[in-house]
Amino acid sequence: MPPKSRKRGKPKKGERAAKRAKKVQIDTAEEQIAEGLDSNEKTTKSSGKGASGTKEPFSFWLMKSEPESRIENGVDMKFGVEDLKAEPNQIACWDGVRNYQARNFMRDMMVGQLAFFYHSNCKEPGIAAIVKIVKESYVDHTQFEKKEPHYDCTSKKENPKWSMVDVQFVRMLKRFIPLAEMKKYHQEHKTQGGPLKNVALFTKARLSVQPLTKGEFDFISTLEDKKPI
DNA sequence: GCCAACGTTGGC
DNA sequence: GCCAACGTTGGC
Repeated sequence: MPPKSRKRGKPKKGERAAKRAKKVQIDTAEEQIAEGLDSNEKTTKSSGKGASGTKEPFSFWLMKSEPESRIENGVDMKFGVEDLKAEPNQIACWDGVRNYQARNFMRDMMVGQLAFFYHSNCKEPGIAAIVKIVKESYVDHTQFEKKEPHYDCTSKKENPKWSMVDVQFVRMLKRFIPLAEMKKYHQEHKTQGGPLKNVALFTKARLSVQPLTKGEFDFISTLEDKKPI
C-alpha cells in the first residue's frame, strides 16, 4: 500500500467528534448519522451544496498532497503527482484523511468526477495536475493499522470512522498554477466579484479535500492557457 | 453545551 | 522555523 495524500490529523482519543453543531452543518450533522450507519448505505450521494448556500452542486474537487519528504511517525508523507503517476495504472487510494469535513467530501465523490491534484506544504504550493475519482468511498484500512502514521485507536472495525476513495491520474496541467497566482484572483474577485471569490482554497484553507463548483474549476482551468501573473 | 487549552495545517 | 487560523478535547 503506497503512502498517499496528506496523512495528517493524528488519531485522537475520545469519541465525541461531532458534538458541536456550530456552523459546520455538513460535517457534524452528518457525522452523528454516519457513525451509526454504514456511510455507503446512505442514499444518493448528494453532491453537496454551494458554500454560498446556493444550489450550485459541487462536482469538482481539489485534493492536497505533499510532494516533498516529511517524516511523520517514522513514515515519509511524500506523495506528489510524480508518485501517483508511478503507481500501477496510475491509481492510488487516498488514505490517511483524518478530518471529518474532508472525509465527508470524499463520501460525496462520485466515479468519474474530476479533481485538481494540489501540492501543499512545499516550496511552491499550487495545482499540478488533474485526477479523476475511480472508486467511491470505502473503508480506509490504515485507521486500524498500528504502524500507520494515522492509526486511530478510537475507530472500531464494526464501525469504521474513516473513508477513502481511489483516484487516477488524468493529465498534468499545461503549466503549474501556483497558489500565489490564484490568491491574486481571489482577492480581486472578493472585491469586484468573480468566480474565485469564495473558493475553499482560501476560505477554508486548511481543508485537505475541498469541493469546487464548476465555475471555480472552469476558471482555474482557463489559467492554464494564460500567462502567469 | 460552553469555552480555554491544545494540536494541526500549511503558507510564508 | 514561525505562527495564524481553526479543529478537537475535555473540564466544568
